[in-house]
Amino acid sequence: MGKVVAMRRVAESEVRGASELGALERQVVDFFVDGVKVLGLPRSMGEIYGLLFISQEPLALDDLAQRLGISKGSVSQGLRALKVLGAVREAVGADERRMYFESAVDLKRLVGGFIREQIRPHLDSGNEKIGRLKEAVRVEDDDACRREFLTERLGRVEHWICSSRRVLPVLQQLLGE
Amino acid sequence: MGKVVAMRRVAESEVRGASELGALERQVVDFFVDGVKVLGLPRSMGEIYGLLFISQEPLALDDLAQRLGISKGSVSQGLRALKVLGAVREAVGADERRMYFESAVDLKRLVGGFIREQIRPHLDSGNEKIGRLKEAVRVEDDDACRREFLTERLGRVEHWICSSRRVLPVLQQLLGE
DNA sequence: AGCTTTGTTCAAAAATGTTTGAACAAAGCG
DNA sequence: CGCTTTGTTCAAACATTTTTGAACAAAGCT
Repeated sequence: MGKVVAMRRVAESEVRGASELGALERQVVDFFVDGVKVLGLPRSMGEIYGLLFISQEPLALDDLAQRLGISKGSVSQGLRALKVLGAVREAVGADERRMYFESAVDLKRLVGGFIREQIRPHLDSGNEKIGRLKEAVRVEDDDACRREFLTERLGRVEHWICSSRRVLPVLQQLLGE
Repeated sequence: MGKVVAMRRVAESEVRGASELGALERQVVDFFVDGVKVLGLPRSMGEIYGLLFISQEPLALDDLAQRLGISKGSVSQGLRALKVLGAVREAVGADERRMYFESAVDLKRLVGGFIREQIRPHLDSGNEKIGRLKEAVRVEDDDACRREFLTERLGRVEHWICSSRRVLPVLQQLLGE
């Protein structure tokens, strides 16, 4: 009975080339799709990472596009972004002349990449903006009371950013176990 | 000279009612717009929170819509979401029969609300999904090697989620100073 | 050299998420 | 009661982001 299902799968594979994902694989991929959505990253990145995550062998760009049923363009862009994040790295695979990829599965490293690429830049640019605003408030010829209030508020935000920055390394450390 | 500018502002106010934002206020509001975008929340929530953040007095729904130049509908929805997050709370204001709002400015509280409303639910539902997937893998009549591999991977994700959950309270604590 | 395979780019199409505004309910007032 | 003010809802309009696919460059093969 399970045999029939298995045979049907093989038949599909023969017809369609490298074939689509099985039900279980699709569920795992969807899990990662949801995961990256929470992080504000596009769906395709979740699909790509997810499929690499449950592959025992590294996969090439065309494998990913074909098995996920998405375009080569999406895979190319998604892989690039995942490499920048340190979530995916190149690997050696069966065919000598293609590039193969595998997922990074160490949480500490994944978090580190996300902090470095997505969080820190925002904190930095935010800090600069607040600095400029504080200066603008200092110069402003408004009434002193208002100026005092704004200075307090901006100082508070500055402090938020400062705290956040200090927390990031600790966060990474704690998530690494 | 500054006087002329001030007079012009007053004139605008008289014509348009509660008037638009000044340059400085607009910049602060935009700062928060960027901030909430990073958190995956809609622009209008950043605008509303930002304006309340730099208001010395609580504001009512119509004040917010008018000064930000957005619709009452957006403000209504944005305020609700911000209340759920604990980023905004009701306050007493000039007019007895309107509802007034003020921003919560304590980082620990803000982070707590975000964790409770946005992060924890995702971790919980993720954990459930992984649980179901582990069971599906256990039952699967695939080859043992594949099953072993998948079990290892899913266990790893389960561990990620577990670590994340443990870290959240610490994170909130550290950000509260 | 031509032909094939691999991967990238980017403008346009599709998908997704947000905002609007008109219709509505509720409550205060004269 | 009828009139006004305040706030909510939600389908449609709008804006933004993501994906597609065709054109392209580079490199391997015969």
